[in-house]
Amino acid sequence: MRLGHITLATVMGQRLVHSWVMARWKPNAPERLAEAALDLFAERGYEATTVAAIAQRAGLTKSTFFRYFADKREVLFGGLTMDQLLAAGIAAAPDSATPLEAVADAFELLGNDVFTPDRRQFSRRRRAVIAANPELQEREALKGLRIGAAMVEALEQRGVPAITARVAAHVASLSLTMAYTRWSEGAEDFADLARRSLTELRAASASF
Amino acid sequence: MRLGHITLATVMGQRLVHSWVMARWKPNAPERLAEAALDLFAERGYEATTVAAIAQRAGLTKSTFFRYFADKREVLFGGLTMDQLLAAGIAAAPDSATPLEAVADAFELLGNDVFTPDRRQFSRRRRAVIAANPELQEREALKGLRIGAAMVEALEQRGVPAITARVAAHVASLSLTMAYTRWSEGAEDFADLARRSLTELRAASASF
DNA sequence: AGAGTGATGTGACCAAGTCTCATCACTGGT
DNA sequence: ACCAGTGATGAGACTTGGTCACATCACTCT
Repeated sequence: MRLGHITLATVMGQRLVHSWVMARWKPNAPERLAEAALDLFAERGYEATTVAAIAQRAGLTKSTFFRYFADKREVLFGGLTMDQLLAAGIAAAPDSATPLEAVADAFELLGNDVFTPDRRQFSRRRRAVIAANPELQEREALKGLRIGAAMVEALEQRGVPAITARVAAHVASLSLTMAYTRWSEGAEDFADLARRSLTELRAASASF
Repeated sequence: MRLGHITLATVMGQRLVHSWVMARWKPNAPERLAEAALDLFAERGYEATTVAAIAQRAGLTKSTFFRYFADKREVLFGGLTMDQLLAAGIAAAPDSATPLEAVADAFELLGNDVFTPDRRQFSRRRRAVIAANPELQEREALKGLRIGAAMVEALEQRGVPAITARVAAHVASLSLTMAYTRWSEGAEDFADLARRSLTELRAASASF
């Protein structure tokens, strides 16, 4: 994003004047698109919302939308890169940590970088929209699989046997889902919720 | 499918004559579409294959395709209704069965009704096509979630506590995936593979 | 014989997604 | 001051997935 000094910028046919900092275009196009999309999805539903309408509300066009998002669904999934964060967190855990302890360490990172309090409201609305639409559930399901696969790989690189890694990653995925649900719907800290759900599941997996 | 006696049938512009049994249309339209689709997906790739091309190879039209399948992807997922089979199997397990034992019983049903030897070749090709395309992976991921949800519900109706049910269902899903992979790629009996993967995972879940 | 019936075909239509090219405010060097 | 980039955006044509209303036509039933 280019910035200049006290200039004029023609944006979407309107002239904008800023006192101190000038932007050639309105900033944060992807963010604006995501918010416009969430608004419209919540108002009219996902199917009844066209990409053109989203772009228009964000003061942009269909072209620009698809420049930032691979498809219409991705506008609700764009920012997140939990795969890498989790992989990094698992890799950084002390050698003495068990698989689930390593996962717990990684979840701390998520609490700091992803599930921050300012995103809770957005996440809550996003969840409601996704819950109402199978197309979006598909995208979320696939993201979940990718996250699980990333955890499996990270655990294997710690020397965890393949099967143990897969079971642990599956349990961790479930734990993540539970913690995320509770986090977005309540007011608690994500890291706390993640710890709690992990211990709950560890206990439950003893009673097969 | 209507049948008559020794008549003529005009099908796709060609006249077909059968000696004993007459069909007004070529039979098994959905099956023919699914096979045509798998052929073309394998040849040219999923994206490069249009629905019109699939329909044409099956001797039908786009309209008919969408009459049988909700969308292009579904042509590879149409037949399976594992949800209900698994739910029924879990419900039918003896009261004394542990969650994973009930799941094991349900897997027997799958071996008899779904993963039969005659479908192995189709499944192998299907898996290869899905592995090559994210859109299809999304659909499969969602089906997996639905199957897991069905197992959770069935387990809860047996009186299994909610959290135990969720963990057990997740482990069962992983087991199902593993067994399915091995079944489609090898030559073994599905029920055997399912039993084996379940015991493997039970053992692995002790070493968190 | 004539009125269904049911699987299929036809064609128009909308929206998702791709692609190529144009625009235009700003930048940086000469 | 000028002029050739540069980069985010727009314009518009095009393909394809998916929907819908309606036509067709061989066969069935009364």
